[in-house]
Amino acid sequence: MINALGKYIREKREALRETDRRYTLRKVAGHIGVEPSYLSKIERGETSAYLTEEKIRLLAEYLNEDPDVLLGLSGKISQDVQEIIRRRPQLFAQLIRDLKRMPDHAILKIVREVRDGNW
Amino acid sequence: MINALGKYIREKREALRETDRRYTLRKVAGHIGVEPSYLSKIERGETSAYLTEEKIRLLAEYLNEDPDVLLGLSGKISQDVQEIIRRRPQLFAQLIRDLKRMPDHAILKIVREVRDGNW
DNA sequence: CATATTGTGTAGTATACAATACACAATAAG
DNA sequence: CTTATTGTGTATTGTATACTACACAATATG
Repeated sequence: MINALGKYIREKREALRETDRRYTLRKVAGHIGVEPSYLSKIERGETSAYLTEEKIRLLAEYLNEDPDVLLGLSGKISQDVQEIIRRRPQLFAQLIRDLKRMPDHAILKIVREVRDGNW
Repeated sequence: MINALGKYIREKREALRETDRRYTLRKVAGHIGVEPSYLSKIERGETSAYLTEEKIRLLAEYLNEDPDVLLGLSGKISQDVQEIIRRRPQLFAQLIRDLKRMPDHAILKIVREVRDGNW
């Protein structure tokens, strides 16, 4: 499985560090509850280094990033979203496959209409 | 992770067997490429017995079932669907969460409109 | 300059996942 | 009634995932 998370969070962390010296690898590691050596492996994209969803969420919070994006970068999908799909697999699989080639704005339009209660 | 697959496929296999004697556990196991003892464990819902997506697909074909349904029952989501979500995690996570409480017919309506190109 | 901090290298661990191999008792078929 | 077939029990295996522990060299700080 791909691991694009590392490069992304290293860049974000270094960017944050420009204005706030506290964003060291060790501080971040401590905050999400892993050994610094392990976070180092992740940031450098070592293929055998992964984080659990829980830790990716803590990381997202600390780096002010969207958890779904960070999960996506490490090849994962939020457990709650997975659960929704698993309850009605045919329906959701169908919908998602149909939306594969739709541009973002078309999907956002659906989101808005669903929220407005047009269904 | 839950494993409701076992009960479901045992019932389906036994139903098929009523009219076709070839639907034995051993035959099905041979068809999908696992040891009979392993399929036995799965059908009886032993928590530590799982099948890969590839084998669940072969099983679905052989039992004339929807692969997405069988994947769902074993707590999985089709790889191709996962890939679609991972490419635009924010967008899809948002949409799926918003659709959580929508009735089937409302989601089907969206599917139909997407297919009709109303976007 | 001494020392504190930082990132990284190496080695090792626990658990989940995805199976195999083979023996065996119960049932079915010839 | 013998033989074949069926489902299951037990033991074991390999790989992926998700980490820890600790040493160490380079860099930064007082």
